[in-house]
Amino acid sequence: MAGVPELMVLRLLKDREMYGYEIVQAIRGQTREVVQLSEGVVYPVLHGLEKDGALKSQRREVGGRSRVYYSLTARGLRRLFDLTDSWTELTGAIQAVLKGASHARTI
Amino acid sequence: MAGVPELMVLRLLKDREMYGYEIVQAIRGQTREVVQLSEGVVYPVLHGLEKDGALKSQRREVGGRSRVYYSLTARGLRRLFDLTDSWTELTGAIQAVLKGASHARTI
DNA sequence: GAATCATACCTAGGATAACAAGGTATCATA
DNA sequence: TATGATACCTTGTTATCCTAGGTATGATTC
Repeated sequence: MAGVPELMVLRLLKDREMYGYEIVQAIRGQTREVVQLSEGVVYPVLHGLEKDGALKSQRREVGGRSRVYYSLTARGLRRLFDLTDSWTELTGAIQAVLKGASHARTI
Repeated sequence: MAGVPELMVLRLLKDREMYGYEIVQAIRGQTREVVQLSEGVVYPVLHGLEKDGALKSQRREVGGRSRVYYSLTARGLRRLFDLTDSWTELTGAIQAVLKGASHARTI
């Protein structure tokens, strides 16, 4: 039932490379504050994904700021697809229960 | 991000009273095996909800089997509404990110 | 020029939900 | 008679997530 932070991070990085702090703000903004993943959640996720070869990072200096930019690897893209599928299947299944038992068996 | 088992249990009990083992099977069936909550998950949830006054239980003998039937209280119904709202809001927010950044700010 | 806020990185530690794995007992079936 | 299905339960572990803290720079405000 877990893995949502990882899924969101991967999805954001699919469009363009981003740095950690930026990702935290983007999630806040795009969900209208509904999802507020702290840095304490996002950074470990980024480190874990990079360790697994799903991301690659590059430190860059921008306006006197040191940023670590992350981008998706092929493996990361694959992982994004897998997680998205799982998520869709899971929420669909839960939704079926929430709507009511009538849709139970089409067999 | 947690509380899905609780939500599903409450939703099933909204329609009719059920016993624990039955709930485990119902979740398996209605989600077509996608969600397979074990008894080790469902029973503690039932006990917790009853302790909080969201459920009331009644032990009954049926065909030589001892079953504990649970039904929703007013408080449990309230809790179901709240959890459903949270779940809808959360999945909607995540979906917005998964679909892409274009829907970010309508302001 | 001092203090505060925003930016930008990081980690250690704790809470807790979810699960696996076990245990008991009865009834039906093979 | 042995296995599987029914029906209840708890203990202990794990993984995830979050809180809370720490550092440092630049911008803004007072």
